[in-house]
Amino acid sequence: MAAIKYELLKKDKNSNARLGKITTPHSVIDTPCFMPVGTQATVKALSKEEVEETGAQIILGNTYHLWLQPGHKLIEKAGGLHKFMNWDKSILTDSGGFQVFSLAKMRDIKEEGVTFKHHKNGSKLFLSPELAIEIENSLGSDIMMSFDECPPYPATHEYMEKSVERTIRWAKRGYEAHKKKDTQGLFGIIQGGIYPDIRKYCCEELTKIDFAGYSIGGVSVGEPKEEQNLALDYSLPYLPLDKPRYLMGVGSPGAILDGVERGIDMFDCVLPTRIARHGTAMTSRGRLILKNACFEEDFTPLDKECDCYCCKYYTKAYLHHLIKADEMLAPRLISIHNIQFLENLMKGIRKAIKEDRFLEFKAAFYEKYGLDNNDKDF
RNA sequence: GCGAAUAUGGUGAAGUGGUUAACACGGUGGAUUGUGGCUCCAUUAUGCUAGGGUUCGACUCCCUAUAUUCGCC
Repeated sequence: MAAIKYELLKKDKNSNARLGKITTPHSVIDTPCFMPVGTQATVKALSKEEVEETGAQIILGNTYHLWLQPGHKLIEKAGGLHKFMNWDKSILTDSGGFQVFSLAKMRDIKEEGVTFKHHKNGSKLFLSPELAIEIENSLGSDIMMSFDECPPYPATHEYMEKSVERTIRWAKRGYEAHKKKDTQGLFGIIQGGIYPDIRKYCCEELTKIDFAGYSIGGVSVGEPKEEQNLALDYSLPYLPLDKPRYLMGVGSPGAILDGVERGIDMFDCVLPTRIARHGTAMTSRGRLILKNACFEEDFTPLDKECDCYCCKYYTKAYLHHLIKADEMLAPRLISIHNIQFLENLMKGIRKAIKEDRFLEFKAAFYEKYGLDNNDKDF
C-alpha cells in the first residue's frame, strides 16, 4: 500500500492551477501548499507550536545536514525525526543532492555517487543514491527525495544531457533501494534546465517509475524568472495528473503564483526564514526592510491584513528597535510573520481556485504587492 | 599660577612634506530562493581645532590662540 495519496479536488477553469489534498501517514496536506524549511531538524528560531500556529502542515528536513550532524542512526535511535524534533505532522526530506552542489567544494561526480569535502571540517565524504535513501529511511520522513545532480546555471546542452541521464539512473537505483514504500513516499526529480527536449525526456523516463510524486529541480539557481517559468512549461505537461508536483526551492510570492498557475502543488523555500533573520518582512504591500530608518517611529503592525502573533502584538518601531539592538526576538517574530504570510497566501490561492478565480486573485496580489509580471520577485 | 603632552569623520583611531587621508565600529541603502544562524555588497571626512608663518607645495615643520589630559605649587 502506498504511503502517499494525492487527491485532485478541482482544477481552475482558466488556468492549470489545481486544488488538492495529500494524505501522508502523519497528516493531510491541503495543496497548493508552502513548506517551511527546517534543515537541521528545526525551523530556525521557532518552536513546534509556533510553526504549527502559522498553518504549516508539512515542513522540510535535510538528509545531508542530518547525516553529518547528529547522524541518521542517532535520529533513528531517538525514534525517528518526527519524535526527535517533536513534530507530529508531515515531514519531507531533501536528498542532499542540492547541498552537494551548493555547499561542497572539490566534488567529484562519478556514476557510483559523489565524493566531496565536508563543508565545515573538510573531511572526505561520499554520498550515493542508495545511501541517501538509507538515511531518509532512518529519518522516517513522510516524503523522500531521490538523490539527484542539480546542474549549474547556465549549463550546456551537452552537459545537461549527460547529467540528466545520470540523474535518471540514480533515481531508478534510489527507487530500488527504498525499502519502506508503505510508510514513506519517494519523489523523482525532474532536471533538464531550460532545454525543452531534455525536460520532456526526463519526465518521460521518470514517470515510467511509480514515484509518489514529482519534483521540478534545477530552478532558483540564478536564472531569470522567465526561464524558471519555461522550465515548468517544459515539464508539467508530461507529468501525471494523479500525482503531486513539487517545485523545489521556490518561495517568493510572485514565483509561487506563477507556479500554481502552471499546476504546481508544493513549494518550499528558505527565503521567508532567512530574510527574517536579516530583518526583512514580506507583506501584502511588498517587502519591508525593518532596519530602515523610516520605521523608527512607525507604531503600526507589519501588515494590517495579517493575523499572525507578531502582527497581533508588535509594531514596526519595536521590530526596528530589536534589530538595531541585535536582539534575538526580532528574527523569531519576523520568521513567524513571514511563514504565516506565505501560509495565508496559499490559503487565499486555494480558496480562489475553488471559486474559479485564480487569475483574478493573482492579478490583484501582484497589483497590491507592487510588482508587475516582469519583476523577478518582489 | 608654572610645566608637559595631545588636538584627524558620529566613535576608536592609522598616516606621509607632494595627485584619491588606512582600517574598524556606527550610519544610510541594497541583497538573500531543495539554509554553512548574526552573512554579503554599496555608500558614508573636497577635509585633518582656529589664525598666522616657512616652503614650489603642509594634515604633516615653526609661532600664537583655544580646548582637553597629566604633573607641580
